[in-house]
Parts: sequence; C-alpha cells; structure tokens
Amino acid sequence: MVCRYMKLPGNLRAAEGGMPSPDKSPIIMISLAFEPSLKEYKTMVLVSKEVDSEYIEEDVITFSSEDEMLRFFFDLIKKYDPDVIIGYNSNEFDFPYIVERAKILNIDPNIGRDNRFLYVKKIANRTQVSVTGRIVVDMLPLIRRGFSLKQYDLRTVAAQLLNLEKVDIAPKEMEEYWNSDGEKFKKFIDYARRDSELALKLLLDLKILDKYIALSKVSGALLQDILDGGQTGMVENLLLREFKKHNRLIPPKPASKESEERYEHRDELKGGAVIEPKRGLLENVVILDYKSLYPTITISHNLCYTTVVTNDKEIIGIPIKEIIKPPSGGKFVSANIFRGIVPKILEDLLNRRMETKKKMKTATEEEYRILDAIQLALKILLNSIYGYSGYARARLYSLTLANAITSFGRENLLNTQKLIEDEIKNIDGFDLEVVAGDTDSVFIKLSNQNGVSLDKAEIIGKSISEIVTKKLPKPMELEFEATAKRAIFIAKKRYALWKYEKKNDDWIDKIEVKGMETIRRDWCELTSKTLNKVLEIVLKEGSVENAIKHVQEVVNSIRNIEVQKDKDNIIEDLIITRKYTKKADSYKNKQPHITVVEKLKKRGAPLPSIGDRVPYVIIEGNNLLVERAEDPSYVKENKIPLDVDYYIKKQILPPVERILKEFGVEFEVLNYDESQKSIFEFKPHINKNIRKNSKPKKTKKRQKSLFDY
DNA sequence: TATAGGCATTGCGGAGCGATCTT
DNA sequence: AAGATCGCTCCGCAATGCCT
Repeated sequence: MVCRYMKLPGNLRAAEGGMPSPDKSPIIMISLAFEPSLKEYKTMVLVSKEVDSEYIEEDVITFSSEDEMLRFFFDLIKKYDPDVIIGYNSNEFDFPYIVERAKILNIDPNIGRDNRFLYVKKIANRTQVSVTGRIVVDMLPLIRRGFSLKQYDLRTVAAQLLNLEKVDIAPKEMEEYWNSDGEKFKKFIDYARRDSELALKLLLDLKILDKYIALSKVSGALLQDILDGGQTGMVENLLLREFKKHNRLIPPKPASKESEERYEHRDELKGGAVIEPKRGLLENVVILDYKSLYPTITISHNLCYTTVVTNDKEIIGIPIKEIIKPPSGGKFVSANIFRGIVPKILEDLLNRRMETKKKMKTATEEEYRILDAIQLALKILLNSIYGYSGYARARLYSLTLANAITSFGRENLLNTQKLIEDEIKNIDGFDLEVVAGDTDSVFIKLSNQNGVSLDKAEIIGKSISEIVTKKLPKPMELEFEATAKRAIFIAKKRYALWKYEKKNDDWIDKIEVKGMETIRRDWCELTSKTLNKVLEIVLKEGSVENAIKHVQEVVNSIRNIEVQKDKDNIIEDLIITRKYTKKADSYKNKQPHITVVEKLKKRGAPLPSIGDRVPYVIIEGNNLLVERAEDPSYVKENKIPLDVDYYIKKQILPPVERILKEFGVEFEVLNYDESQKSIFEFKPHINKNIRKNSKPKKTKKRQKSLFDY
C-alpha cells in the first residue's frame, strides 16, 4: 500500500490574526511524508521562496514562487502515484485551500488517476474531497470517531496516542519564523515536516485503515464512501444485494418531509431496559452478557421488513402458531411461512464472524491482524442493522420492526432476572441476586458464608449462562464474561468494578469504571485523578479512611495552591472541556464554553470550529458561573486568579462524595480545611440528618484565589 | 446531510411566595 | 398603606456525554 501525506501550514500572512484565507494568503510551504519512501526520501518539504541557508536539509526543495511550487507538487503526486492521500483536518482546511489557490493561480489540480481534478464539495458543515482513483483520508474525523480524547489538535493526539512530541509554533510567530533564515527558519521547516510525519504515523501505527478496509470488504460499499459517511451506506448495500436476490425492490431515500415526519414519532421507539442497581459496595459479582442480543433476537423471531404483517388479510389461513407476536404489538410470520431476508443476512454475518474467530486461533501475526479487523467489521455491521431500521432517513425504516426487536430485548432481560432470582435462586450453596443490568447484561451477586473464590465464581457464572441459554431460542446465548471481586454501583449506567478476567489460566485484575466522572470529558483532570484514586483505594484496599485522607489532601492542595510552584501545570489539571456543538446563536441557554468562544472572538484570537472541544477554566468573580469561564492560555498569560471554591465544591467533591456517602461520609468531612481541622475530623457513619439540621458552615475565606499576585 | 434510546448531572432562569423597601 | 423590589426555594429545561 502506498500512502502519502501532505500538509501546508498556510496560516501565514493572514489578514490580522485569525485564519488565513486563500484569496489573500498564498501557500508558502507544503510538507510531505511517504510510505514507502520516494526514492531515498521519507519526507519532503516544499518551500515557496529561494533560501540560501546552511540550515536547510536535503529533503527541502525551494521554489521561486508559489506557482512553481504548486505545479511541482501536482506533478509529484502524479509521479509518485499514491493509492491513498492523507492529511489532518485536510478536508476542512488543506484541500479546499489548495483548490482555491490553484484556481487563483490558474493551475490545474489534475492529480486524479484519470487526470481529473482534485475535487472539493461542501456539504452542510462538512467537506468531501475526492480524487479519482485514489482514496483521500482526513485523519481528524477518524481519530475523533475512534478515540475518546479531551482534545483533537494534532499535538494532543500525537502525545496521547503515539507518545510523541510535536514541534509547535504559535500562529502569531509564524511570520517572524518565515522571514528569518537561520535557526528559526529551520525550526519552521521542522514544524511543517513533523506535522506530516505525525499524521502518517497515526495512520500506520494505529492501523486506522484496517477497520475501514475490512468494513468495505464485508459490506461491499466503497472505501471512500465508508470513510466519508456513516453506517447507513453499508447497511443499505447489504440489504440491496440480498433483496435483489429475492427479486425485491427497496424504496428510495425518504424525502425530507417524510423523514421529518418519522423523526417526530421518534418517542414511539423504545430502547433497552435498565435494571435499577443495588447501590453501594458489593462483593463477588459475576457479569454475564448476551452475545449480539439484537441480532440474535431478530434471527430467532424471524423479524424482518419482509415478515411483518401489515394487514390482517395477509395471514388468513395461516395457523396461529406460525404468527409471532412481539411484546410491542404487531405481528410477524414465522420462518416456516417465509424466512426473513434480514434474519438471513444477520445469520450469515454471525456465522462468518464465528468462522473468522476460529481462523484467528491458528493465524500468523499478519493474518491475525486482518482477521481481527474483519471480525470487528462483522460485529459493527451486525449491530448497525437494528439502528438502521429505526433511523428516520433510512430507505427501509420500520418502527414496528425496531420496536419488536427492543421489546423482545426488554422482555428477555427481565425474564432473565426473574429466572435467576425466582427459579434458580441458588447454585451449589451460593445465593444469587441480580444487582444490576443494562439492555443485554446482568450483574449477579454471589453469597456464601465461606466466601467465594474466583474459580468458583467462574464455575457458577458458567452454570447460570448454561441454564439460561438452554431456555432460549437459538441462536440467543447468555455468556459468562468476568467476575468483580468488589463493585460499586452509584446509579444506572454508573459503576466501578474490580474485575478479574482469565488470560492463559491466570487471573488478571483491573479497575473498570463506567459512566462516572473519571470517564466523562466535561470534568477536569484533577477530578478524574482524584476519583480514580478513591475508587482504587475503596475497591482494592477497602479502606474508607485512606480514601478520605486522599481527598482531604487534594482539597488542601487546591486551597493552598498559591504557595506551590509550577502553577501552569496545575492549571492543566483544572481545565474543563466541552464540545462546541452548534452555531453560537442557536444556543437557548448560556454555556461556559460558548462564553469562551465569544471572548476569543472579541480578542480576535483564533476561534474553535463547530465540532471542536473548547477548553476553559473558571475564574474568580461575583457574576454568573458561565460568564466566569475563561480561556486557559489567556488565564496563564494574564495571571488571572481561579475560583478555588468552585473547584473544591463543584468539581472535586461532588463526584467523590457520591462514592463515599455510601459509607456514611459527609460532604463536610471531605471539604477539608487545615485551619479548621478539629471541626471536620472524620467520624464514621455520621448520622445523615446532621447535615440537614445543621446550618451550612461558612468556610474561612482566607485564601480564595489560586494565584495571589 | 448523524444507526438507536436510556440515563445522570449541572446550571440557568422562571414561578411562587413572603419579607422588606419605596413612594 | 399599597405597590415595587429583593431574596429565597423549587422545578423545568437545555446541554453534554456517557452506557449498551
């Protein structure tokens, strides 16, 4: 495979601050990275001015003008003839920019394999880029889809995913760097080169394309379409092929009026069931999962667009036992009357996935990687088909079908719970209690006066799965997944486990957190760190006292932050990020990150675009919280004091308190202030009424700011 | 030109109500 | 003395980002 990455830091000579625009600023530099190498070059940097500098390295090519550079660039692509061209945010920035500049300079960007032009198409808030015969990959949206990070600028992504540093130059300094020809000019070139290298490295090291290539193979949709679009295209491809075999037609895409009408009825589609968790610290919980729940339900009940009964006249004469009635209402005919097309597709995918997994066991390393991508692609497709049926813009939309699937799912989960608690009740002297569940999973607590070993828990977990599976129609299957030695559930979809899984006959343990602030990206890093530590102490050590001590230390360190050095690093831990989801004026309520965008706009600073995550910190002041959100680098530069009280009382303590209150620990105990040590010393199992009856205690406002300049 | 719904959490801002201030 | 204003609690809603 051949990949090429190109990048142009065109943000030079921008009018005054902000982003450069192609009608004013020329492209001054283009950096490239190649895989495999182009002759001996792994990278190349094209520069649109003649430079005579001892600092310039071999892979730098200089030109007398932008015109000359661009012509060379297009020719180079044709000569190198890559299959894949990649960039980072290149669909939104680099490619449209190049196309514009080429137009202005009257150069043909004829880099297609058939000599056609590089083509850019703006669609709503996205841009599609195509080059005939080549795949164009913008890494940014793929990284966004694949990894949950707080920010997605190349620097953060490279640091988090590759553990690599990126050379950085502030936009305002670029002019200066460009105009120098010494050390600084070299740094500028390094910066450009590094960008290309990193983007290519992301693609190769993280094997980003494997998954999409596998999806393309499995679904039959074009790779470029899969990269550009969502899952709809893939599902429709599968459906179209199979429907054609049966000589059936598929309706066209719904007109927007039609899909809007469907969308208005979206509350009629009900989803999965969630079992109210038993809160607090639990021991010896086995976790069982339904394998591909929705696909197996669809297969076993023959649910399909082609089996749904739309008019009772259709089933006159059909015996009642061949009519399937989902809990949600509606009727379907059994496979004996007509085998549904969707169930058939799903069964194929399921079988192929099993075969692929079987092959993986004996595969070489290289084969394994490909097979793994294929089984993952099969899984993605399996799970997409239900979602597609309830998607308002789908060609084949069916509320009846989607509701039938989820209603069987809900019924099944609740039946499972009943079966375990009311019929099985006890295995080998171990009492069973369902303590949580969500859609396709059940968490079962085992109790026995002599304790529960990991091996025993596994045996019991497996027996449960066997007993339950036996009662279900094929291919539905409840699987044993793991055991949690200890677990804390604080709400639906929010829990932490000390989980043990068997790998090569050894028990491997880890802490797994779901839904809590450790995971959520709209809390600051210090919250995650503190909560993680508390969870670890409570789950592994079982020591509430140590957890409290840790929280008190953190609180104290924030309260006394002015005496600490290295404030900039501390700020990093206090940054909160939120996604800028829509145009600023379509927000109905004020939002902290949106006030930051407005502040940046006023200052003429570079603005985040829709879809970006906006970082902010909360500064001191008496006005509304949302108005006190501020750009972290502005805070650093101007040494603005942060709102210590907010961080302690609204960021650090509430998430931690939600855990520790299960052990009778009150907020006041955690809101630790060294100067008031005697008042707030920890007393275990404090009466919960104390807080209600006692007046809120005023904390001393001795030191409120993080900074005291 | 987003595969789906279920859920917890946060902070704003309006409604309701009584206390206090103003004219 | 009557209306205006303030301050508080309660609650609905928008927004976000998670879970399966």
